[in-house]
Amino acid sequence: MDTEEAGARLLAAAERLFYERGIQAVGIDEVRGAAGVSLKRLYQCFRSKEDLVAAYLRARDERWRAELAAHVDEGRRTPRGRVLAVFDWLAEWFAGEDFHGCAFINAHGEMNSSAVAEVVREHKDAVLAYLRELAEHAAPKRGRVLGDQLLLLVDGAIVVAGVQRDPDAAKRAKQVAAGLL
Amino acid sequence: MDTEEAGARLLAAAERLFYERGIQAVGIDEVRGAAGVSLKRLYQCFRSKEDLVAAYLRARDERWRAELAAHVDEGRRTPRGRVLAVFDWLAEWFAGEDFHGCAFINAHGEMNSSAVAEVVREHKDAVLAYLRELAEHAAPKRGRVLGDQLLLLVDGAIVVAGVQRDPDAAKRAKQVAAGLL
DNA sequence: TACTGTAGAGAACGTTCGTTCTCCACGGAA
DNA sequence: TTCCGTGGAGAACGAACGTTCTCTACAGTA
Repeated sequence: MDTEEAGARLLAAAERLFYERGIQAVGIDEVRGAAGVSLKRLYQCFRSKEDLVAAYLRARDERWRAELAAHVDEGRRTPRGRVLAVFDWLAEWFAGEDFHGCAFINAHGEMNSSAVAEVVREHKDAVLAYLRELAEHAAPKRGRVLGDQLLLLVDGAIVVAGVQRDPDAAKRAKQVAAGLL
Repeated sequence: MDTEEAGARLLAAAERLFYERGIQAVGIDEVRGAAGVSLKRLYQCFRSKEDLVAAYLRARDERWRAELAAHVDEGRRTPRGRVLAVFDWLAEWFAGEDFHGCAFINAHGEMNSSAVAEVVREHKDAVLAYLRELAEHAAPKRGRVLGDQLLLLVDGAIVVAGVQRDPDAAKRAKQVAAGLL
């Protein structure tokens, strides 16, 4: 196994373990074991655990937004329908067995690292940009403001679903979003 | 110093330190030191750190909701004005020097403890009940649903303000809430 | 075959931290 | 005064864990 594949396997293991059980709760040795990679290799791929966590979050950011975008792009939707599809996708996510809240908010609360906080902010910024883009098409004159409001609803729904174990939060957020449009 | 006062001082120190710097980042010995209480006493007041954290969150829950309610009760407001006052209070909170996001969401992400998760859920339930009550007076026919929607906005605003350092989130949430009313 | 560099396994190290234990001082009761 | 219980200070313990080090095996090369 070369360094590149080791890095990929480490990231895959980290993404699963960190999201499922939390970052502090998962030792670096467990990630190493799950990936089937030696400790030496791990430290060749990532300088430290903090590094691995930042990489994990960046990878998750990409996957998360890609999946969201894929769902929004499904079928033939109106601009308004594309905005609302965001909340349908959230509903599916919340209902899944493996939903454990927002990986980024969790990581932000868990780690005391400015590097991690930076990645978290980047993720939220990217989501905001995407929501503004969707909003721009649905309501050209107030796309920016609408996008900002949608982000509130998305984050609110994720938190409520995560903390209170209430998957219906997505449905309610969708109703509010529909009212905004 | 008797046990009761020691407990109060420990709670006060814990509330400040845990919220400011995070739970994991603050050792039990630092809380002890800040409170001016011996380690023996601390373990007489609280069986473990987890116990102390749960007590801290319960204390914060009461203070937080009391301050919110006090602000809502200020002056002579219409039922609608009382709902919107919630977001004014959030705006003040976000703008403060000592704002570090939602203590409960942070704790939820940080601790892997069902006891803590329970307290967090209780807090959110209490906030939800309060919002429903406010909504009930502003729009009797749909108080329950409106309360649920307000919670999304409140939590969304807290997260956005905390992660993206954007105190204006409260203003935007207020606009959405005004539209709902 | 002899040599060299790299990889894997895991022992070892150092630190942090929650929790418990020890020792000593002191205050009140007999 | 003597005894006893309680409290304070902090040493000690044990576990967890991130990181580094050591030792051995082996693949490639001359």
